[in-house]
Amino acid sequence: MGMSDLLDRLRGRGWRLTAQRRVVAEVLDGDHVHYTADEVHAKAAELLPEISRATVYNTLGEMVSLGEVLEVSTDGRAKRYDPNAHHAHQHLVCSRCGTIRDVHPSGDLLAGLPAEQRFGFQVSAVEVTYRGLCPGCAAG
Amino acid sequence: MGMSDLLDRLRGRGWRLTAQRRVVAEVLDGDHVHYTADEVHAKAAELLPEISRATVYNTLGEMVSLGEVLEVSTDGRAKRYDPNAHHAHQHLVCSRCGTIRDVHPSGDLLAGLPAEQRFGFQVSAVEVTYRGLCPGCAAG
DNA sequence: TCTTGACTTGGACAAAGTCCAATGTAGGAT
DNA sequence: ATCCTACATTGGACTTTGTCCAAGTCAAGA
Repeated sequence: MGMSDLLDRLRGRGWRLTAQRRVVAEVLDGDHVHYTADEVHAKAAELLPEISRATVYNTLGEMVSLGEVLEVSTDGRAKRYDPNAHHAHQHLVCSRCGTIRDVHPSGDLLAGLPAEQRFGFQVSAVEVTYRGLCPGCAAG
Repeated sequence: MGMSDLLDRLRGRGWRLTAQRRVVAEVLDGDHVHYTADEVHAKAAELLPEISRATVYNTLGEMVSLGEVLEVSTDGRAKRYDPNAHHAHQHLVCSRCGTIRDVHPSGDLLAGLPAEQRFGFQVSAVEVTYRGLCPGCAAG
């Protein structure tokens, strides 16, 4: 599931494979932490010092449009980019310690919103965050 | 459920009742759309032309601390303020323009998470964000 | 009505992101 | 292998969203 897949797909769409794009993909392919655009830029600049912020923003935006990377805005601050975009997953968050687990709810989540509650929107996606106490916090 | 309740509570906490705060509360008391801080400022300025942005930001922040208003950050853009903080509801967000509506999905949302997906958590709440294009953006 | 501490103001500042004209270059064409 | 050119990159100006602060203003209790 490395980013070389992503690079192949990009090339397959007629995208030019530039050093900048390669480096951004490499950064995203690293840890399973979700970086902000500026963090991606900083890390990319370690590999390719002259890369510009604009290019990082462009490239991230392109990957998001491609559906290869997920844009996550958790707190109203900078968006973060989640390279693990292939399997839809939701989050289970501990209200006390903040631990996050990925979960896979059952059923069609979109179906829960009746037509008369859609107000003319073309609804296409749904994000769910479950909250509660993790085993450790519930015990303590 | 008007904002006069809110104003009473604010006064009860020893908060000064100023024209600015009254006007911000009035704006929030409108329909079930959630405004950004700048939108609140624009609407407040129709009622009280000289109100400053700083005051609107301060007042919204105060209401959020009070728990009377919910701060919602759905995209990486401006936060939106949800005056309907007392009743459980979910959100329907336009992917293009960021407009938010309150919605009330059917069924038990918590039930969608099977026991084997709870990892020992005591799950007690769920937040759902539906995304799609609003009628205006879909047309344009 | 006076006083005072809390509130408001406008502007400077900062962070996150977009836009654009000029420049550079990947990759197909020759 | 080299040339072309359409597409990518760059840096800086600009926008949006939000914070901070010193100075002025005012709500409300004494």
